[in-house]
Amino acid sequence: MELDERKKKILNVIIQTYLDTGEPVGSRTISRLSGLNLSSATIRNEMSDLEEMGYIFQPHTSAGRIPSDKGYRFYVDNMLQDRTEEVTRENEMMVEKVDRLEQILKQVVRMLAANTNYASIITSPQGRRSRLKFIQLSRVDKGQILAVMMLEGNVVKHRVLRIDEDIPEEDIVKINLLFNTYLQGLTLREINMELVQTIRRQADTYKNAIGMLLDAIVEAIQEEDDTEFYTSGTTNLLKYPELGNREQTGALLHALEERQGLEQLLPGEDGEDNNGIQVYIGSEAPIQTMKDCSIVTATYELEEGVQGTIGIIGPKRMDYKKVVRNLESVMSQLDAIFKKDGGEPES
Amino acid sequence: MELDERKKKILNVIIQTYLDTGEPVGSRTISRLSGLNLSSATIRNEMSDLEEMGYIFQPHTSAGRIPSDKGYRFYVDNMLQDRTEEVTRENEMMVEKVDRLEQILKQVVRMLAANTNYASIITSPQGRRSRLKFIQLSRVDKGQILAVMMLEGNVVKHRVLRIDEDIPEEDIVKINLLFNTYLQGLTLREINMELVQTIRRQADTYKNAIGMLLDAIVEAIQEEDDTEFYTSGTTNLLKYPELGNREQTGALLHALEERQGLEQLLPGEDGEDNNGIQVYIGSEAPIQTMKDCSIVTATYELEEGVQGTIGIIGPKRMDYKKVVRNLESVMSQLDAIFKKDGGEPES
DNA sequence: TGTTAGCACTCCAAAGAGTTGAGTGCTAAC
DNA sequence: GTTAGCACTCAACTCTTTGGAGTGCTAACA
Repeated sequence: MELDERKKKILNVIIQTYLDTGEPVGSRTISRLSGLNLSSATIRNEMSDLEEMGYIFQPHTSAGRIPSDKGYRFYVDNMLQDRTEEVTRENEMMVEKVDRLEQILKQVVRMLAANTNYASIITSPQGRRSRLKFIQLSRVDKGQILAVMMLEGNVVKHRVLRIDEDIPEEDIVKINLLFNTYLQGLTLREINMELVQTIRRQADTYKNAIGMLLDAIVEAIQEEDDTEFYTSGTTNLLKYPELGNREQTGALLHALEERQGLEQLLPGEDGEDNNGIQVYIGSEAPIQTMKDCSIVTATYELEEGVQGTIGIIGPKRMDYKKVVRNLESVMSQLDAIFKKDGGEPES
Repeated sequence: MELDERKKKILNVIIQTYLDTGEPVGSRTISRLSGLNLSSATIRNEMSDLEEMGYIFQPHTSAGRIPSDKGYRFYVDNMLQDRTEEVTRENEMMVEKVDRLEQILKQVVRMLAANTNYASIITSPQGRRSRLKFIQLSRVDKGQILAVMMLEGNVVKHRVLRIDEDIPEEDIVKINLLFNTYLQGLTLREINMELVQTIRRQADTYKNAIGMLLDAIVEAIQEEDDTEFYTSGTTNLLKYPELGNREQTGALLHALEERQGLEQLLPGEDGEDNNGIQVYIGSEAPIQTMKDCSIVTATYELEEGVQGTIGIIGPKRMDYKKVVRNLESVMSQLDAIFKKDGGEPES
């Protein structure tokens, strides 16, 4: 069957109305709202067709219609297409310029949650190929050394190490120089066993301590690949009864709180979509517990190749337009902070 | 009226049974469970007395009795008294020894939540009087300087600074030396305007850059006084319907998620209780949204004067014994990590 | 004097019956 | 192709009933 203009129009009205009210939509309502001047009976016939095509369904006989996942999908795809028409940005948010990445992310995620009334989530950027800019060792106390590593993207890591022997100041400087000579500009992958052996051979003393230091450095760089998740407004989801009873919603919130399976939301290799915006509707969601939700994710870029993900999680009848608008606004602001101003990312 | 032995016994049975079931307790139930061999009628008389004394109440006529806040208070005080008798520690938890304070705290809070099935919260330790151990400046790029500060308690802070002029390596070393000479061993409060002026006068060049660096340092130390809250298992609270409907519980979870008013839980000056364990029951809670909950807090000490707070939030009918046991276990483990082993606290 | 049995009473919760209203599908007429 | 009309369905609400758990009170008992 063909999805002609009139059917599209009716489907749109059904979805919009349902987004507003959260109640099944009946034929009379549409007859009144659609502006098509059709009687409810005609609408009923069309709805019957739409149901057969799988765009809408009845929760039970003698109830109005509700959009199916396929219906939402139609709506969202349509919307993303002529999104450019949307120019009004009544809702300009402001990210204060603070210089700590963590602070910015926390601020953004709260703002998104507050603005949309849905759950909001953001990941720290994932480097994947952080190169070591330099290492700085300092003697703290007897047998304690502070190792500060700066990675590309101005990410700073540090470790306090305890070693058995006490290395005097001047030897630490030597070791520091040795490390920088060999390790500068390398990625984690390039710092392999072989290289570590070479360095240890170079050193005439403190072989043991040097081994520990190298381990710590590798570990610190490795950690940079761990994705941190920040969430906010998860309790907003409690406002939507259609997400299930207390128990189900609880399980959902629990997953969000304990970050269970959230890595599934990170973009795969498949890549491009609408400006990096990806919409998962109901069962399309990569996470089982969220099969009654919709998830909208976007990708922000901190610098070339270093990117993170922002997501909004809400009921299927979420206000997709608003969500997309918010995400775009946030992305442009993050861009402004990182690219132009050149902020100070930091772990 | 006197709270004689028999009344105490009955009150205890009422509370224990209510903790188990969450249902109002009737006279017949007690007559069967108490082991006192009294008829329900006698129990009724006693209960009537207990109600008059304010230890229990009826949610409505012809319902069983529920402990009042005063009743819980009696129970908890009693329990804390002969707590030493409790030796069985069937539930030995293990905190893996990791060397980053943040990781440890997150691990602890999750473990507590998982073990108790209540919401669990932990704060980072509050220094309040961090002294500067040393400062290490490094040149990153043209016009960019990395400042690493180590505070007492091995807390490390860092800032990447952008300055207008490019300071060559050897001058940075000089400035570094200057800073350490003047600032080492001082607390935030001792680094005042006067001192900053003195330092700037000492420097013949780069007055501007030095000013910025000093600002950053002060700010970084200041930040150390910010208390960070980690929570876990907040969704457990959804399991207890007596905490109110969806909306109320939602507000509670929201407060926990956004850390609203949690600083109220930090211990005041009043100080000592049972081994640092403090129990708030219902309306005793310092936070309005938690007036239907009970909160048990404990204080852990990282080193002399540097301490944080652990809290468990649950329904009034929480298993106080178990909660206290868990808190004690965690505290002793934290002690073991920090004091004996000498871990590596870090911001 | 403390304890107990018995009884009338209260109240909640669950189950059932009846009513209402929104909505549908189908058919026949326009 | 569109519409009016009708019979039918079903959730939601209200009202009533019923059963059970629990209480307070009183009178009898040890």
